[in-house]
Amino acid sequence: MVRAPCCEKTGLNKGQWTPEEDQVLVEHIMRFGHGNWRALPKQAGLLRCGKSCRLRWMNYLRPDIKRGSFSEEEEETIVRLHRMLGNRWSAIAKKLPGRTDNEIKNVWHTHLKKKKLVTSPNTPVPEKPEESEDKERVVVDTVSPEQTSSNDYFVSSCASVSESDQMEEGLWLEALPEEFSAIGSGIMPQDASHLFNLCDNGDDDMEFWRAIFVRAQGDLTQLSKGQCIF
DNA sequence: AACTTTTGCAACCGCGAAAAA
DNA sequence: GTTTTTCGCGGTTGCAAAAGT
Repeated sequence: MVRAPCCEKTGLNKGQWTPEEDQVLVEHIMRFGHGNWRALPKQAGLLRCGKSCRLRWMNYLRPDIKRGSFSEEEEETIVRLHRMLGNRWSAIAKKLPGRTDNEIKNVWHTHLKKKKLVTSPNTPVPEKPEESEDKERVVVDTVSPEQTSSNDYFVSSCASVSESDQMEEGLWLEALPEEFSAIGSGIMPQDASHLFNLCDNGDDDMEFWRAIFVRAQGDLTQLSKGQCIF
């Protein structure tokens, strides 16, 4: 079945938003909120599709958006989080208040990706960078028995790595929220589902860590004793 | 000054997931 | 349980401004 277009294409404006359109959108959302993006443009009298309105609001008009160039600290944060999360721009954005996923994605592609290459002189240039660049893999390895207590799982790092881009040791542990202090040593409790319960309470931080865990191993409960995820 | 190329960013598109019917 | 609708995400494109020739 062919998907219906997100909006009736004919007669709708595309491209750059005008200040007048911005004003109409902001006033409408301030007054009525944005419960239904699809219906919003009609209600507001805008010749735009709902998707376009949503994007404009989320990426540009929201009052809590931080404009201007990224600080060194923000850039470092992006690079670090990208190592852990890959191209999960929305997850990265959650850790940078006022920044949007779109903005972070742009910064990554225009500045940080190059910077990353420059600051890694030992990094071999891939033969086909356009294919291999963002494809990371999760390596599952076995930990020697003495590294684990009898019923524990061991996670040395939740980041996936490529051969050329090893993660700094302990990076993710540094940033672990308090709730995860039990695994600060790298030893994960036997009941891995407990972590998912922690992760699943809707809190942004937990959502963030949940993303890491999901990315790293798909399902913690599938891990067998003594497995190590790099 | 005029033209071409590069860069940076806003916006679009298609897809999958989640929610609703 | 299935179908339809809506939302949100990530990849990509288009265009204006800046830089280079």
